[in-house]
Amino acid sequence: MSQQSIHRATQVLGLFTFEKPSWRVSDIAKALGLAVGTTHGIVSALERCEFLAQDPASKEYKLGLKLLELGALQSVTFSLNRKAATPINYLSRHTSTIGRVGVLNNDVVLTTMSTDHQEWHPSSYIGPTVPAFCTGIGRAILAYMPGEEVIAHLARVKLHQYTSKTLTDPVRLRAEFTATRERGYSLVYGETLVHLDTIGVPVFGPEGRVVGAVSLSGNPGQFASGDVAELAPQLLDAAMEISTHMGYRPQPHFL
Amino acid sequence: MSQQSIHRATQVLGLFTFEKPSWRVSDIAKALGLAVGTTHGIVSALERCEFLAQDPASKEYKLGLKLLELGALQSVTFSLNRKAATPINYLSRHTSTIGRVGVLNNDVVLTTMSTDHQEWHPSSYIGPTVPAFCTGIGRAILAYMPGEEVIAHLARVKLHQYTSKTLTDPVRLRAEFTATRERGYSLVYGETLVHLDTIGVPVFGPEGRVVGAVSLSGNPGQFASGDVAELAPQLLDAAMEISTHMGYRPQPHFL
DNA sequence: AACAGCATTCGATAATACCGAAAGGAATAG
DNA sequence: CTATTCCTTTCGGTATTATCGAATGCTGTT
Repeated sequence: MSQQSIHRATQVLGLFTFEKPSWRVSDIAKALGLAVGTTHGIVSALERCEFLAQDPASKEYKLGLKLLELGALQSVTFSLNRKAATPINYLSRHTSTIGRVGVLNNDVVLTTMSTDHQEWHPSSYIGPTVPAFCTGIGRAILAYMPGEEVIAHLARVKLHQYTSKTLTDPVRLRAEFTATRERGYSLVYGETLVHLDTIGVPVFGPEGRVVGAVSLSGNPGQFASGDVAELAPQLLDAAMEISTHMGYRPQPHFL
Repeated sequence: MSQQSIHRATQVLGLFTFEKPSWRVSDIAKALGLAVGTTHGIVSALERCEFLAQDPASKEYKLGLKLLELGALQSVTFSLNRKAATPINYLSRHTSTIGRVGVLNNDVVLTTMSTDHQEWHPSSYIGPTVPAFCTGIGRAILAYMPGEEVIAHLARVKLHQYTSKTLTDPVRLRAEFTATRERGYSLVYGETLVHLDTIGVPVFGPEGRVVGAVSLSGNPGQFASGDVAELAPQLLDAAMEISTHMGYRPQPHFL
């Protein structure tokens, strides 16, 4: 069709992960099934544009500074973040919890904003993407997605047992989605990390489609049932405000 | 030469700024002097790879989620950040100041890490890039760069008067670089933002070249002369530790 | 209802990226 | 110290691929 060069370039960039942040030309070529000469052309083009940077000593390539620049720009101009920043920051500070904003992208939750800058730090890095089925944001989104899409999603992803509390049975998960809809918010008690509890509320856009979710997280002590009764309404309010700004118009009830 | 497709793709991405985060195909074509058909090919390839996202209603393109992912990954695997994270976080908390890590890239300072998550928020966004000549990190780097490179840099950039205190005279700036070398750290009192004071210390790599800098910022009350006398040695210590981890080996004095 | 402006599609052409081989370097083994 | 190996980088011919310009289709406006 069109533009395979660009597609290959993005494939190269997609190889870089937290576990393997440095790649040699020949390994990239092997991973993508391309000739080394071809790969070298792509890689050096990406280097000239600062999408990759080469360590002069080891000849290995790492992600370049231009990506940092573009990533920060995308985050800051992302409409969901722009709408959610003020209310979620306020709630997070006011309630001493960690506030997050995220979307479901390629079957994983991509955290697009977080009030916890710790989480971006190298030491405890798990990546900006987390599974959907066992996180506050993911559950909130899945609970309000069309049923067939949810089933397809659950079939595609691996329901890994992260902690002893993690729900991995599709049937029980769907029951939990129903419960989430009845409550209006998701509840995840130590299913991702043992000492982390989260509540999540979906954000809607035009035509009532879920476009993302917001969440508050903290240690188990902060999420006793009484605390949740206080937190949830505030987060629901915030999410409604964000949804409205995202173009959501609640259906009139008389229809 | 090679790979103009990729180069054009990055040119497209480079058009997106905080001031203009949304582009139409025809405007991109105009800005880059390409045919609209050609531009559409590039843009839709970038969209397929999630480097761009199209608003279905307005048909305008914005930066895509993949860039957020890659940007976060680059930040977290960036070796300077990895080495600086622990000491700068500690210092920042311990002294109630804002800690930053940055490099000089294309004549501007790119902030690669910051303990102030406020600054990434839409409301007060000035971009991850800031001028070098009037910021703590920038001054620290410039002061330790080879003289001819500094002169070339100062000739290329516009020395804008951000506040009434901003030094814009190249001669006085070079005197300040000398003073910075004598002190070992840069001092910037309200030259970028009136109510922000900063001290910056360079980070060295192999062969003694400056590879970046770290800084501490706060409001003017926190940076009285006595306070600086306490802060500076700690930041100098931290920077030396980071430099060592970056491969810097101090020259033996007996040579 | 006609128009204007834009995104998108399409086909022919010419340029460009691809491949495979070879050269150049660096590190390790003999 | 030399030989070997592995990897990066360069090079040229070929075929694929991106490009351009025009045509089509869509949307919102006059």
